[in-house]
Amino acid sequence: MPGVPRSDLEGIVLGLIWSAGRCTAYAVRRTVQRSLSAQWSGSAGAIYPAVTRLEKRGLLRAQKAATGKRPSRQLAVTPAGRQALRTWVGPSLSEAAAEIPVDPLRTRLRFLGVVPAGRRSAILEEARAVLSRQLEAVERDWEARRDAGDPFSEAMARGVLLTMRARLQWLDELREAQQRRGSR
Amino acid sequence: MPGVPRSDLEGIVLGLIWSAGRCTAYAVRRTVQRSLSAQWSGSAGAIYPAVTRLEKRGLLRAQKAATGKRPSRQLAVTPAGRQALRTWVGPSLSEAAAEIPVDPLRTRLRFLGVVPAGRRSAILEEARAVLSRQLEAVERDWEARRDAGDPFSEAMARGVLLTMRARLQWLDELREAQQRRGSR
DNA sequence: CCGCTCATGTAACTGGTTACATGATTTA
DNA sequence: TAAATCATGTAACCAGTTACATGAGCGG
Repeated sequence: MPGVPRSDLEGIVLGLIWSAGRCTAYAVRRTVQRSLSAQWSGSAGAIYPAVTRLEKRGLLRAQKAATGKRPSRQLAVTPAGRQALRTWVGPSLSEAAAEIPVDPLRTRLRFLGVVPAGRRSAILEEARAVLSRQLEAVERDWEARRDAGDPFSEAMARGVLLTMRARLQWLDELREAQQRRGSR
Repeated sequence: MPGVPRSDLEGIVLGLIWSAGRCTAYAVRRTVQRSLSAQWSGSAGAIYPAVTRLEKRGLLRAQKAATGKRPSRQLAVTPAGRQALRTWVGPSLSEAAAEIPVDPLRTRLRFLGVVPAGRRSAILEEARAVLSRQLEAVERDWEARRDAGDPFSEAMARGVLLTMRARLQWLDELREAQQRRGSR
């Protein structure tokens, strides 16, 4: 009954508009699209319906602010929306902390046994290379956000960095174990 | 055109049946339900349709093996299914490695700024406590799998463990930064 | 004037979710 | 015999996906 984001995307949309003060749905879309994390495509078919839902529940309010001839719907978070955002990040945070985040890499490696033993090392090797390249991008992203000022945005990027490092370390362990097994 | 799992859940179903040799859809469901990772509910409404799809595409085959009076559909992976599984874990693994895994905790903390400054420390504190408790369960799970023998199952549990440790470390960093900010 | 970006949407589809339903078998 | 578990499914719903459509404004 109380207005609460019903999906993480809704929470993100609400959060991004809150931290921008106000902006268009298109701006939200761009941010989601540009974020390194590939979870959400940031497609129009996801963002606009989400905005509509949030408006209908009174968590967002739009004001037509025509810049010149062109109409634009500037979105802002209502007081109820701010409250909803607070209960989304606050109380549900512990639940989120207990969850084991999904990792498609881990999911696939669970069944590496189906691949002929001779090819496993090469596969792990390539995954490691790709991951370590991505890690560099993540590092740069973190540094950029650190310099940008927003401590929570920086914190998020830092979290991504630590996660990616842990994954890389894990892949290294696996590669080593695989090589040991191969040489026996 | 080639038979490939169309979602990670399909891949998991195929993989679990492959590693079991053969089993019922119900057994798959139980395994998914019992897994620590809460990504998929393992609901009947997800598993049975997935099995049906995989059967239709020739990746799974069922043989009625009635035990006593009760009919049971024993599922097995076909050669095409094994091939599909291989291309799912193999070539797509590098793509998966580049992805930044989603983390609902990280997603929420991105907007911690909306919470009154005075409450942030307490929230982080509680999340840390919950996470560290979960970490113990993950540790036990890893040890159990290590003793069980399947090296890939162990590897997956190990990946979970490293990820959770990284998250805990991250939360500790955040708590420290938050306290520094609070005491200034 | 052509193409790019800004900006807002809709439509068809899909793969999940919860909840419900049913019946056999096992266990307390 | 009552309750739990095994086992298989269906139905309604929902929040994403891709792809399509439209139009204004702007830089080359």
